Amino acid sequence: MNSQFDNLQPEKKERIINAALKEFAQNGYEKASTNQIIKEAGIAKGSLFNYFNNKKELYLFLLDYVTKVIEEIYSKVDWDETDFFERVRQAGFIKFEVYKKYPQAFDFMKRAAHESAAEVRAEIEALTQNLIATGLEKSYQNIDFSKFRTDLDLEKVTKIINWTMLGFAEEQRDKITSFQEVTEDVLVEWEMISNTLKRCFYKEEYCGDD
Amino acid sequence: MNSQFDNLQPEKKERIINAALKEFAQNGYEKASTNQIIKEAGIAKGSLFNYFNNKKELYLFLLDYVTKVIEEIYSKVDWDETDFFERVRQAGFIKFEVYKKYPQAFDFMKRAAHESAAEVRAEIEALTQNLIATGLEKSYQNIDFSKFRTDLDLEKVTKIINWTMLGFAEEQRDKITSFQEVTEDVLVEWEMISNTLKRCFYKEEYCGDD
Amino acid sequence: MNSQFDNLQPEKKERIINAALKEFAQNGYEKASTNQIIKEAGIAKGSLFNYFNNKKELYLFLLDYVTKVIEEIYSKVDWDETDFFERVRQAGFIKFEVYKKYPQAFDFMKRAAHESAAEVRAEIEALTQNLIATGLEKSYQNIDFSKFRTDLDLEKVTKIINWTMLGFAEEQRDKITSFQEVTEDVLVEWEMISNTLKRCFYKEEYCGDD
Amino acid sequence: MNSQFDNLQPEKKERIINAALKEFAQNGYEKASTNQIIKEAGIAKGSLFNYFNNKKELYLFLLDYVTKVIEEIYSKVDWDETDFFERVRQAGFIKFEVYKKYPQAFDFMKRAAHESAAEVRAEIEALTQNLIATGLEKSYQNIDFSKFRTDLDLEKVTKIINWTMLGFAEEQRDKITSFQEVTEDVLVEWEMISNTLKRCFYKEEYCGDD
DNA sequence: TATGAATGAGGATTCATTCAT
DNA sequence: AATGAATGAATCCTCATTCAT
Repeated sequence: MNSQFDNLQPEKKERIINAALKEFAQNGYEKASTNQIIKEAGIAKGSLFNYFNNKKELYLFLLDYVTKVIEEIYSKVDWDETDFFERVRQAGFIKFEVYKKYPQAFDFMKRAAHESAAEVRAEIEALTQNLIATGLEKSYQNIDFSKFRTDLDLEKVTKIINWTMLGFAEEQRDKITSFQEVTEDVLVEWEMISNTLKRCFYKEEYCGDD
Repeated sequence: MNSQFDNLQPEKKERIINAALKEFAQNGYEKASTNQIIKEAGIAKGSLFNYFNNKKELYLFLLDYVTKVIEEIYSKVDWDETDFFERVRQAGFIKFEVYKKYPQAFDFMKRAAHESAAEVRAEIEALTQNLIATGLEKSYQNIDFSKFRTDLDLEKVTKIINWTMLGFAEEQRDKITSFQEVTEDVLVEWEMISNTLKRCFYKEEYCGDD
Repeated sequence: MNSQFDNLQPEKKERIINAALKEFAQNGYEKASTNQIIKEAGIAKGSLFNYFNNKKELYLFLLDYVTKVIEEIYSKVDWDETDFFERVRQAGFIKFEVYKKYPQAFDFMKRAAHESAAEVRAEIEALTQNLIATGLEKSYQNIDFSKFRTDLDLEKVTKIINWTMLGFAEEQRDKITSFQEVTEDVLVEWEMISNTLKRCFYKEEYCGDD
Repeated sequence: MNSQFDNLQPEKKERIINAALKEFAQNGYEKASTNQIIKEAGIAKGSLFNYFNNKKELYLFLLDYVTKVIEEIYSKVDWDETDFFERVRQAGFIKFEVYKKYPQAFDFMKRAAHESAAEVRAEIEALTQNLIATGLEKSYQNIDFSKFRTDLDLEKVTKIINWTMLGFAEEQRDKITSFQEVTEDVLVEWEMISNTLKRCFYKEEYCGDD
């Protein structure tokens, strides 16, 4: 389908992908300018429409691209780690590493999550729905749930933990403006919240910090 | 300033407000089409610009409008209730009631929170900053914090509860497609989550369900 | 035709005329705003269109109005003065007097002379054509042409004098920004030019300055 | 900057320039319609804005264009001719030739001189100021002023001659409706006026006709 | 295959004019 | 007679998409 684009020199492909990710991340689907993308990528106006029939196809291609980036994260997780909070901490580390490699991809994804352009909303939702579903399923795979208190509904507990993680991520993201700032601090802050959660949801014998 | 608009027949005013809220909620500031608003509201092209000098003024008017809707919620809360979870439950009820009256207002506000159009961002930020600041302050006002466990950092605990509430609200919203479905179920579901939180964060003597 | 307007209270009529003259003088026919006129005149939007069916009719009414102002100038000239340059000087004085009474009218006329809006150009041209024709005819009426050199074509001579007067007027007008500045200077300057013309076109015996 | 426009086929460029000159000449800056220009030039709505970013840029381009037309006149004058009236006659010839080539340019320039649109007035004034300054300076360069009568103020004399030329040009222009009519007649008429001026302003020994 | 000029529907906004009150 | 809200054609300008080279 995108064979013409796939056959391009890798360097050129990357230039186009990055230019497009950046433009969509900054301006959202509708306001993003194909003109700006071709200018930043240094290609001809017509070329973009040779590779992708229209703006929407380009957008969906990028959506697929960032999905693969996210899958790269999953692939690096140590699924043998059975302690829930340990796994979460580890995933956080990996995520930051991948973030450093594909910063544009994350900004694009963040923007996509809030995208409301009718033309692409359906596809985004289907994809994220899927990502989250398989993502969550995977996330809890091989976890030792016996550490959790038995007097609480495990489903509710994991929901609360998920919302806390998402809320924390959101809070940090709003604070972040450059990578230099994202370091120790975030991890220390998370450690404190993580410990609070552990003390609430783990059986007493597993609550020892660290 | 909007005297001309204010003097309109209430039914017409409402038509315009709803059409505009819907269009902005769906498409964001820049991509929202005044043409579409006009068409949906059934008024003449020039009329909209008689009422509001330009798109921005219309948007800011709506921002003010939804702010008042939110203030309506606060005004209905019983601030004498000192139990945290009781207060939250109550606020949830009120919010749903108001939601039923102004469904579009909530979608508009949600979109506005993520709006990136430079032309209106400053105003949105000033307003939400203010709303959130006074909102959170008020929310915890007169709450009996002595019921909470003393071995946990209260700041982290309230954060977790907030994120849980937001996450729950988001989850419910995504589930909702028509109002008929939003009833008992949501409240029962919240009751269960609320109890889980209570058992974790309250001292044992206050954990008795209900 | 304009009976409705004619029957207005004189004070209100004047307010409307002055507001309209000012607006058309400043902005030209097409760019002039009926909104600005009604605002400045302090009348209702509909009223203006009760008095004058449309913008064009209002404009033509004003054109007629200023014509009468110009005719007032002619009526004050002493047609018994037979010396050409003396008569011109005198007319200049009168013109300034009338200018002080109806400043807006002159600005309007000046703008009208350069008006190129297709809708009114024809009428303006017909009128000014007529004004100039009868004006020039009148101007030279009862003049003692025997004072002019006989070796020159009188028709060419009067043309040169006319162009000089028009050029001078234009030059002065471009210099003028307020009335305070228009005084002695202009008249002194004209006197010098007038003398130059006299020395060239009059027989030697009539060249004595003054 | 206008490279895209410059690279157009000459025939198309000319069509656009002429359509724009005509529209601006007839209606002035503000009221001139880009739609009309497009229609008259037979191009697509977007194309005009590919060539020129906006109305103002188009206008300034035309201003530059007509400036070059005027400079073409200066470049053709024989500056070695020292007789004032001979030089003027020659310039008149050249001007008519250029007029035949670029009739719209002159109408545009005339309108521009009276343009009141704030958006372009500054540029027009800077340009005309410069054109007139260097123009007048050049015009009298190398002229043999010793032929003029010494009892007259030379400054006033040149002013009168200038006004006469301008007035004559204006008179001829008003008479002209098609080029076929502009021929011998105009030149013969000017010869007569020119001789009248010469007889008045030159010392007697230089008054010999021709 | 790559190019970039050409296209025209659609964007927000203005304003003379109408007409019900 | 006086009002001013309602109207919609026309304004300049944008931008995804097409297509001849």
